[in-house]
Amino acid sequence: MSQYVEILKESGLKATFQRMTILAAIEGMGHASVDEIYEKVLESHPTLSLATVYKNIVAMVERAVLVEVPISGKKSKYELRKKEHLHLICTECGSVSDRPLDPTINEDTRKVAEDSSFELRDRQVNLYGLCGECRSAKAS
Amino acid sequence: MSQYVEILKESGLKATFQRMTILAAIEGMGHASVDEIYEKVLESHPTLSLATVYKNIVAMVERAVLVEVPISGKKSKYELRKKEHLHLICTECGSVSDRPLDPTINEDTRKVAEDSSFELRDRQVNLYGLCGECRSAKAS
DNA sequence: CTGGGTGCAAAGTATTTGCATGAAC
DNA sequence: GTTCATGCAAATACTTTGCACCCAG
Repeated sequence: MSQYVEILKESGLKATFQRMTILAAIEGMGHASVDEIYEKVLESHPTLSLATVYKNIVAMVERAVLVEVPISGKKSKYELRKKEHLHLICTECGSVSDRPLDPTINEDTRKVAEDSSFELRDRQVNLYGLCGECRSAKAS
Repeated sequence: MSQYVEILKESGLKATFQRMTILAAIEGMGHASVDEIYEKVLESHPTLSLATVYKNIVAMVERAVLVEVPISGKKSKYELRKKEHLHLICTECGSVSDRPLDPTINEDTRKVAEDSSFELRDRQVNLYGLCGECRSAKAS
């Protein structure tokens, strides 16, 4: 929990109990939508309001404590900022999981951007399909 | 315009004037949000309702006539289904443009998916940054 | 203390739905 | 003619905002 205090202060945000609860919820789930975060957070802090969740997600995305992961056909999820990775997104159950991003992708995309005089700031690589569990479930 | 008739029929949708107007609007803009589509469509068909735009986007995404491009921090845009490509997304002006996707990315991601028993159905590679125009505008 | 943060309730947007009418096939 | 689509208005869902009170620094 205390690791969050640093992250927040470095980002110019006060380390409130609410924010730490939100960060813990997201870290616990890996990736979560506003609703999922809200539900989770209520378990340990039943008076935390939905408005506070929204305000803090906005504030923390602004300061790059959190990263938005927009998902085709679903609501965006949020994750803690971490080193570059790609997402495996299950279109069946909605689960998202991280995998390392091959460095050649960075090089390729860097070139593409350069050739287009595009100033590259960030990459999102998302793979959609069926996760192992949902595949097994379908097969049976 | 008549190309759309085929696309729609093959997808099991009636070829209404509204749908063709919507498809023409999207193709004209390349990528567009619901609002942008609605505005564009009103120019040539002022009685077309927003509800119809919504219903048709849902129907056409379901049948893969359209593809949703969810964008971090903004509303999703929609594009016609076309061969694989990546997106350069300008965080300043919101423009989206397509670039070819290096085949090595396909190979890399195929492997990642395979190693995770993930049944890969689709890829989205999005690069965020500043487009050439916005860079120039900032420099001046 | 003081400024930013929280919680509530209300407002503002965005999206979906039901249903009567109308158009495609 | 049937079936599916449209347009309207109403309902719902989602997100933001204003403001009085509160807490971290």
